[in-house]
Amino acid sequence: MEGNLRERRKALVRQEIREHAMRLFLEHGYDNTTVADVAEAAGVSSMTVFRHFPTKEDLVLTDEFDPVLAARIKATPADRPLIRRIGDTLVESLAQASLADLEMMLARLRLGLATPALRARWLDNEYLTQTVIVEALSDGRHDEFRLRVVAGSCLAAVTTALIRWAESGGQGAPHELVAQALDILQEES
Amino acid sequence: MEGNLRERRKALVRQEIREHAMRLFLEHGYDNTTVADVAEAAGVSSMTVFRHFPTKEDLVLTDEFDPVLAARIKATPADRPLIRRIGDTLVESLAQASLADLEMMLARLRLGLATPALRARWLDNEYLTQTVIVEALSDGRHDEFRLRVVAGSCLAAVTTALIRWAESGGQGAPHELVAQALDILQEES
DNA sequence: GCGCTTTTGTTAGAGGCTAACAAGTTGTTA
DNA sequence: TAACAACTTGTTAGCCTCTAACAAAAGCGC
Repeated sequence: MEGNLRERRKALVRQEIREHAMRLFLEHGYDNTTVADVAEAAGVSSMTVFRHFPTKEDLVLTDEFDPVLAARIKATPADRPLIRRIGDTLVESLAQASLADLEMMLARLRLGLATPALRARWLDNEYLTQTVIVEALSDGRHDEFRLRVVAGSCLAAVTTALIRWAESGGQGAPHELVAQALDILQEES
Repeated sequence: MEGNLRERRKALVRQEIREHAMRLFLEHGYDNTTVADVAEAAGVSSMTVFRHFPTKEDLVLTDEFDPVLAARIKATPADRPLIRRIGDTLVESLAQASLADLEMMLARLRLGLATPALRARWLDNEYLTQTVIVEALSDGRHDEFRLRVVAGSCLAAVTTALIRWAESGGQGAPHELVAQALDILQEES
């Protein structure tokens, strides 16, 4: 509710566009829905859609969770094992997520699993998340290469769990599956 | 050298197109080179390029290593730890790779690191490789979820090592970096 | 040589995305 | 309140990736 009228209107338009986009994508499929369709449904022009979301994929995948995740990881005790600092934070964040957040995540996963273009962008976002995690853990105590390897592996395990969660209908608590995946990673290696 | 004249010519055209594509991409950048440019350099029409390579990204990323990798993993002793069956196979394959193969891999990595679209597709290919590895290891002895987690984590570690290799100029033997990443994965968890 | 298949070129077009300009709206200052 | 600046939007034109449909050319088996 903060900001001037201009900013509030902008945020509102943005939200409106994304909601119509997600609805249309889920109803008719991502590839069968054009940006022009989304624009028309949201009552704006195609250009306006692209001004708010640089690419069509961003209509589905944009989120602002990375900074939050980075802060939480940074706040963990520095003497704990890396895999725990990363893994536990992810599990806890998932456990605390609201129902609306989980539904959004499930919708994204469903779309991502159904359309290769989205899946690729999803994985690329994960790559960027890896970088964010590495930066959050960089304190001179650990080699950067080590940080990258651990962060990448953890994220891979988490993603595998989330995909499994989505494939089995999104029932149950995803953070339990994620915790299970991280356990496997630890005991296996 | 086998096959009809038709098949040989087809393979030749395909190779010609890809070589010109890689050359132009490395010279002028991926985004600054259109498929029409590649077609003209190779002496064919744009349509022909798309018939040989479904997307522009495939000009860079297409390879046929997955089946080979799957066969090699399948041939490893079934009583070894999963992480070893996967990791050692990857390290050995890299160690045996020809200089030409390594150069091609380095060129791909360079382009992939420079252009987001390629990086996304690269990561998506990795996801497919994960599936291939899981299938190769499926023998009823292991839970499929476990296989996915381990395969995904190993590939993440390997990719991290290859990126590091490319970022540091492609000097030295990549398989040593990969082995190092896998060691980190094991000792860390 | 003669059908048959495969490969190629051409054309037309859809759809994602960008640049440039004009028009309308909001914020600010006199 | 009037005027000027900053921002957002729509419109238009166009580039580029990629697909479909049809016709022409080249290799294949008889």
